[in-house]
Amino acid sequence: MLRLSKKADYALMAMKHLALRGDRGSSSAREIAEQYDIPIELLAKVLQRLVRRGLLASHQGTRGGYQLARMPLQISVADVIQAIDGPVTVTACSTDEATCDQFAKCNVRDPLWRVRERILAALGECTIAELAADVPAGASQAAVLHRGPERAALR
Amino acid sequence: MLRLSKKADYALMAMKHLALRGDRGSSSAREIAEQYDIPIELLAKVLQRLVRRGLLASHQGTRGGYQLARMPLQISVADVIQAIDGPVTVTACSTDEATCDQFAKCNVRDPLWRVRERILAALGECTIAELAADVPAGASQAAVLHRGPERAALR
DNA sequence: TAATATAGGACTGACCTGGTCGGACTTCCG
DNA sequence: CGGAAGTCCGACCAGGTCAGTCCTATATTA
Repeated sequence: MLRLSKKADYALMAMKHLALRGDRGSSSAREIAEQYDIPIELLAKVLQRLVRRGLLASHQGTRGGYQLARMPLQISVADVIQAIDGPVTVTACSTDEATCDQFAKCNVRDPLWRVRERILAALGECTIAELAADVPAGASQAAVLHRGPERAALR
Repeated sequence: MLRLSKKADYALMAMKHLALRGDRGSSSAREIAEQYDIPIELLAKVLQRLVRRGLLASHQGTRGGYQLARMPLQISVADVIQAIDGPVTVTACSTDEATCDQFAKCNVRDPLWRVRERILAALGECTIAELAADVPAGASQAAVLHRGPERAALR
């Protein structure tokens, strides 16, 4: 496996969407859900968790919605993934030691922990800004408006 | 999440154990299972799959057992993980396109695919030999025999 | 032939995931 | 000022996957 959950997927999509929205631009859960064919309530739950983790700011009421709490360049995909799926743990024993029966006799814990560090580094270096800079792959929306010149430097 | 399954854990433990066994040394499933407190039948199934994938060689009968099919330096943890858990797929749509409802409208597929490449690289660079070179962390077995001087370079 | 080992299928229970439903809050409009 | 619409929020349910078990067949050796 080593696959991230669908909620994390949705979270990344929403974060990118909000980043493309530009500074202080906000979108409602319904708007995002309809655009990407995501179940509304499920996306709402994802967004709620992102708010609780301080990655998004929410505004209730008729004209409410969500917006990024920080600059896109200040948010890594590792932040988003960990906010949704919890800490990145390659092995069961890397978080809390109690859940692994082989804790005492395990012989691969330390090396795998180093692997985890490298994965986490890879996830940490990729930011939401980098996601937003990527080409929308045939989308004909207003997203193009926010595609800055920094895209050339990333590829 | 982003956690690898327990079967993959067991597989890595067994691979390291066999690597410490030295050249052409073989161990039975029972021996490994008892040493690390792993359910015997479950470990057996894991080892069988490693055989089918060509990472281990098995020998049936009374004095049977398993041994590495290749040199420890020639086997990466990515090989082992993919043999057990299937291909490493960060997103649902990266393997077969049919399983993702948002395939057409997804806006983070390409960037995440790049992240997958980096994770796969991190997993591919770590070999079974590197696992075996690591200190057994307080184990008083014959493992010390195979601890080479290269350990200092790893930490 | 008996003992021991791998090979492999079918089955079960627990856990997690994706998805849904009703309630609480804020803003807008008459 | 008050109702109503719209949105966020927390608890709830169903399905699938995973870890683990059981049973049988096959192969090898003493």
